[in-house]
Amino acid sequence: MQQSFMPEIAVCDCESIHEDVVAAVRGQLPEEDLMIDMAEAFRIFGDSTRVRILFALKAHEMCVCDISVLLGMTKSAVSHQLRILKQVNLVKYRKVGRVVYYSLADEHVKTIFSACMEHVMED
Amino acid sequence: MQQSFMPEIAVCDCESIHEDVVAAVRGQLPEEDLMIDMAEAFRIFGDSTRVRILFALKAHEMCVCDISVLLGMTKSAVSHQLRILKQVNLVKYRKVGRVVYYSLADEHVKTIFSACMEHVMED
DNA sequence: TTTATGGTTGAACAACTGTTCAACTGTTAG
DNA sequence: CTAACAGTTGAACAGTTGTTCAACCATAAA
Repeated sequence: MQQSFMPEIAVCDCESIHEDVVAAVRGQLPEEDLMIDMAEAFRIFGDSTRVRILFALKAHEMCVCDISVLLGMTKSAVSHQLRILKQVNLVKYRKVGRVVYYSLADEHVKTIFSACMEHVMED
Repeated sequence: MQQSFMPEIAVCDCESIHEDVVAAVRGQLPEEDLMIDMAEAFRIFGDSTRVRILFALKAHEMCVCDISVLLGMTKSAVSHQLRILKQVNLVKYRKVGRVVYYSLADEHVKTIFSACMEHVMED
């Protein structure tokens, strides 16, 4: 969701110094909604608990209890994060009796993780 | 950064149901620090203001004033975000008189944005 | 020197976020 | 049925975050 107390009208406190550049760049910017969606997607990955859960599920399908033990967290904390990952379709689940098995929903995660890992490694 | 009131000892509230799976996955997980660094990197991209600034700089080098006008934000707000992007080496700058020109520091941003854009597009 | 302006900075504030806790649901075992 | 347990959920709380505001620094123009 982001900070949602943005001003209704976009206001800045100066005149543009290079109007030509601003006009040109304005023409090249992606749709506002796309940039917001991208930020939203990145935000999901911007928490180490969620990253750890995703790496775990990348290795193997697991139930909440197992993830809980693996990461040393309560089932509740894990469940809350799984709900977020489920909402954005990054993980899926199947129920077997009282046990719920979670797994990655698609291959995107792996692609994005690889691209990011290179970036992190370089610094 | 992150939430820093984590418990000293990792505690969970159950026994593992599939010990073999947990053991196997534990062996495949990346270093804890790597996962934290990855989350940290994603966190930077997880804000639409920063994403918009990066897209703008991807198109052309710009001064704070121009970005300010382009995005309809105060110079202060832009400057604060540029400081964050500077700290993690995503943008660099050069001064000409009182004007500070910002630009992307490397090609990583473009790679990561491309990978993410595909993901966002699909939904 | 004085004034104006591009840009930075730190404090303050409201909104947001992740974990904890307790209560709860649903399924299995006795 | 009852007890146990995997998992979920919502409220509460402390910590974090982004924008605003005011003060400030540095350079350029007058």
